[in-house]
Amino acid sequence: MKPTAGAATPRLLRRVNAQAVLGFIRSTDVATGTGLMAHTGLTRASVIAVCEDLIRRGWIRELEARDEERPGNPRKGRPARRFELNSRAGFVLGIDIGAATTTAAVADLRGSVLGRSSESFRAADIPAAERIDVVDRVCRQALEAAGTDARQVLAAGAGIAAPVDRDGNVLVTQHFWGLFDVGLRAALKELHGWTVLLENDANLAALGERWRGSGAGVDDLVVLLAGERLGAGVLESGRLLHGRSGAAGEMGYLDMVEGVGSSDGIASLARQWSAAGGGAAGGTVSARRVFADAAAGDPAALAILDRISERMARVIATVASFINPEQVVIGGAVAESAGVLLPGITALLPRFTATPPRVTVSPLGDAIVTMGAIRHALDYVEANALELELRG
Amino acid sequence: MKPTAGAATPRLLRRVNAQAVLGFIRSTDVATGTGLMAHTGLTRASVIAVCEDLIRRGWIRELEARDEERPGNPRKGRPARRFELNSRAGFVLGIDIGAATTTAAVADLRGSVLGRSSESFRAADIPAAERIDVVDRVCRQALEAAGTDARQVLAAGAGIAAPVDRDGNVLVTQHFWGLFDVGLRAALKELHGWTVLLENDANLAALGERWRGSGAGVDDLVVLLAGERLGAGVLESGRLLHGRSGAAGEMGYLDMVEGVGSSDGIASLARQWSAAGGGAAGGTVSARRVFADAAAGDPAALAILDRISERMARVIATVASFINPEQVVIGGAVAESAGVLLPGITALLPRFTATPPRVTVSPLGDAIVTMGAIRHALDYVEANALELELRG
DNA sequence: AAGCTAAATATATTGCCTGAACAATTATGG
DNA sequence: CCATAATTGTTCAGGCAATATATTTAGCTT
Repeated sequence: MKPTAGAATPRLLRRVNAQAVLGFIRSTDVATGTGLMAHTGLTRASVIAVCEDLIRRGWIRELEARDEERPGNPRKGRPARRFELNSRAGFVLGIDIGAATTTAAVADLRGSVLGRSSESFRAADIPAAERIDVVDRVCRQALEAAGTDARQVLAAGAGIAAPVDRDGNVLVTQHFWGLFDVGLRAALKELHGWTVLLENDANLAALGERWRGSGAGVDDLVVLLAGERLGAGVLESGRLLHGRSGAAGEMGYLDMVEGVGSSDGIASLARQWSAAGGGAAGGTVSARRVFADAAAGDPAALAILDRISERMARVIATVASFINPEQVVIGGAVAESAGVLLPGITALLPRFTATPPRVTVSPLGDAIVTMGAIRHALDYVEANALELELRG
Repeated sequence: MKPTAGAATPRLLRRVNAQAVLGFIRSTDVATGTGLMAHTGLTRASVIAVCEDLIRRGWIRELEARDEERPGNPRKGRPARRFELNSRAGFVLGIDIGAATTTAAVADLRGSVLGRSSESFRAADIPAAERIDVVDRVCRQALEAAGTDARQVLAAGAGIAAPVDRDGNVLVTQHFWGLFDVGLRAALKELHGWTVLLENDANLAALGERWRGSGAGVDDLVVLLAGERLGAGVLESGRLLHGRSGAAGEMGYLDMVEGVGSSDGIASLARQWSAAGGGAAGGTVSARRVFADAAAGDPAALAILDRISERMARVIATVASFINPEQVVIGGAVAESAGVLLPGITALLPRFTATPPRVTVSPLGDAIVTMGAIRHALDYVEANALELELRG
């Protein structure tokens, strides 16, 4: 019915093959023509042609110095040309826009984080324009710290604590973020020419966790991002779940669904446990106190931990019943202390679900969302590499 | 890391373009060269070349009789060649393997159902071999009713009431189906050369409902298949959710998760409501009586209906929180009577979730799984059309 | 019958991959 | 130290598939 994308012209072949070649080079430090032949199935002639293309476009680089070290097998024959990713051909931004603080991180095309910066908002209810100003400032600082500038940015991933649909839009009716998203993208586009990819923070956390967290390489992964609120980021078969309006994983109402009063739900417990809302610092102290008291044998503290464990187990079991992930990762402000709860949660799970997932705690700490935002931006850049223009 | 599929050779272009052309012809009754040009973006020359290719392979047919009727615009110019799908170039099977009964349906490439047959198992605990015999017999009968034969079958979709992973495998450890799946596929492959695509029945129901049910065209759709058990089939962004081991949507444990004793959960209520397990006939009678009594004002019956509505609403709300579908369809044995509950359920939903989906009842009745199985098989055939050999 | 128009065909050109022949460069073994 | 084997790089004809442009065809109009 719809006018299909575009006809498959001979150029498409080059695009596809170049993607394959570039993808392999990205994954392997240095690549030789022969290696590329083996992994892409292309002829040597084609591989070389593609590589020259990629060099011309700036995505890869040829290593001149045929290094003396040739470890392992002392190979005969003419030495191979060696290609590597030009990891500084461009950079991506990963932005975490929280309720109280915004953090930006800059990474190169390999994903190495080169600069970071953050700033707290003056108040919780500042207007959108001011919020955008802060985001812009934080990004510029991070870029400066990374030793690069706005013109080198190929894409920016940004996470907010609201439902974001597949196209990066926020339901205007739902949150005050609704006004924010369009403005943010427009502003950064106009100021710097950036493409901003907006996503839900828990979804980004899932991407980050699969990339460089405890869910490395797991394709069916759920991340519970517990902090000011409880949100889930869901990867199924390696793809993010959004649902109709981006609200997949939004379980703000779940306490009620679980038949528990809101004063007793996960969110409330977490809040009560890590002190009343707001900043992370104060909260951590309070959480630590509970854990310390529990360790000392305080019965009240132990009871709180038990209830938290059971609540967590129930939430995870519900996720397991609907999504059936291989692994569930607990991340966010709560993660730091959640390790102690793992044995209890794991032990409870089989009572609530037939398919208990592995449960772990995120090692990424505060960087979980920015990490995912970087990965999100890199995914975009990698998928569109041959359409993007490198400004060197 | 993995040896990538295959190099993109010029042939790929033809494959891609042929897919596009065939896809459009499939969707449009009769197509002209000009129409194909518009919708694929190809040149006329290419379109014609592709069409001749497809004719040679047997997938499409050229209409000779340039019919007198040329409605609407009495067009000038040379009359266009007209192509149509050769819908009888092959057939697909849709099989519903229930606990008590197996049903098979045969459809042509347009999805028109041409034959149907079903048979009940002698007993619930017959060995796998006998079960496979029944399936085979039912299929052959359906093919005969459709006026075709086993050699014309391009693929068979089959649904069972157990978790099936993305590759069509059943977890051996989990159900007695675990032994069944391999045997079934091997047997039908050997007997007839069929490719059998095994899937979870609720997943197939979702495909069927989106194809020809009340969820037509909805990409984020959940089907609750309520009968002997309660299972959910989830489509997100048009794709089936499986999870790690195919257990996505398996909420057998949900009554416990919901904090309700198993004697009071949805499954039990449904069972109690539609009489004790087993056949559909007896169950329906009992369900009807409850509804009749409720209509007559019987307070006990009304109370049951209220509890069912609330349970349903809670389940749907939980689905909504995690998956955020646009629509939830109630299907299976319960569907027939569920219409009365819809207003109540819909009214309750906003209390339990911030993103209440539209809720409807399936119009497909008993055919919901076979319909989905047909769609599943057609999806496979359409995706692999150019690799399949038509035996004419 | 002449003219118009949209569709089909014919021909030349281009992009991209393959395959085979040929050239280059190193390790190894006498 | 030189010949040989092994490995990689380079070049060029050949084929497939798409585009672009010009030419022909088939039906309708007047």
